[in-house]
Amino acid sequence: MSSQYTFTGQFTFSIDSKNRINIPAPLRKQFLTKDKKTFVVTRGIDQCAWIYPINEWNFIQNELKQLSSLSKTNRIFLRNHLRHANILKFDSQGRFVLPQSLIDYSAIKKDVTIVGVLNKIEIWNPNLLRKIDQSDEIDDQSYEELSERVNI
Amino acid sequence: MSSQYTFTGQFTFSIDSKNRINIPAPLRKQFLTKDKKTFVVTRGIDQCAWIYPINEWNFIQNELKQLSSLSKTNRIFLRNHLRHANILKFDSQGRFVLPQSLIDYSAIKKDVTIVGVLNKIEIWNPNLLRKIDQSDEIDDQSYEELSERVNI
DNA sequence: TAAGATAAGTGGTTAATAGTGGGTTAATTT
DNA sequence: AAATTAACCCACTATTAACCACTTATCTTA
Repeated sequence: MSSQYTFTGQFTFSIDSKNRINIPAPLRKQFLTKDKKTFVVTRGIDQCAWIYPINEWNFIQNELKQLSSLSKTNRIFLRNHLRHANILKFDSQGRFVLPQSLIDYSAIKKDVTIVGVLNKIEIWNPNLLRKIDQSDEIDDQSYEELSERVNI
Repeated sequence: MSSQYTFTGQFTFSIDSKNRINIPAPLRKQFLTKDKKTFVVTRGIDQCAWIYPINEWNFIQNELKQLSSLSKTNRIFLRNHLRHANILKFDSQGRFVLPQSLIDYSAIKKDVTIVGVLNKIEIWNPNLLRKIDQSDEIDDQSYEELSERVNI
């Protein structure tokens, strides 16, 4: 079953002195109805933070629960994926506190760029995102492979 | 049936002069409602201590009962997993006393890093966890195997 | 199109909670 | 009976979360 979420768009906001980040209203609307303001922030695979609505995260969790801790690979994988995951809620203004560890990991200073990517939201240092934009080109071969799986 | 617990996140606390460790509030909340503060501390497979809520532990015990003692591996495994298991409770502040044997096994000195891993909580010496972080890389082959079992 | 109304983004203050330390009494142990 | 350990209670401080307030932007309607 595919996700019910359709986060799209890009927004540049600021992080305040108490490490609060405001979620752009267009994205926020999808939380209020479906998930009662609860979500998970964790490390992205790239140098950014990822936000999952709680029921998206539950799906991931259920997959992880299948892994036995008797396997060393599983233990490492589980630990490293779960230790950076924080279950949070929005305040009454629609903001949340980004944990210090994720601020460090994402190298966030004053401004943040918030990007909707369907079932998750990414939080970036604007400068890093710009840099990646320029360097991370998709080569023709990869596009060919993609074309066999995605029809757009 | 999979676990009802969803421990996540990482916290660094201190162990006090009476060997008491505080359980981080976000993790503690899951105990209060479901298990009345009773849990089991035992040796982790890695060099850390594992905490299971009591009904998780009961579930694991039932799994262990399936293992025949005719197998030498089973005997060793069972013995080592059960002999270090302590049934404990939180005090009124949400702390517990970590048994000396587990302090020794985990090489815990002043600080502890507490990691939520879904159905269990790990107690680490922060330095050891850091070291493992760097050395225990998951190789590509293992990732390939994982990808066939977990879809995230 | 202008003015009012509503919503969105940002900032700060206060009240509650969490983390830590220690002391006192009860229970075990030697 | 003394000593050690464990349970229980109280207290301090820092952090966090809830609350309130203001400004800017957007939308609505005359």
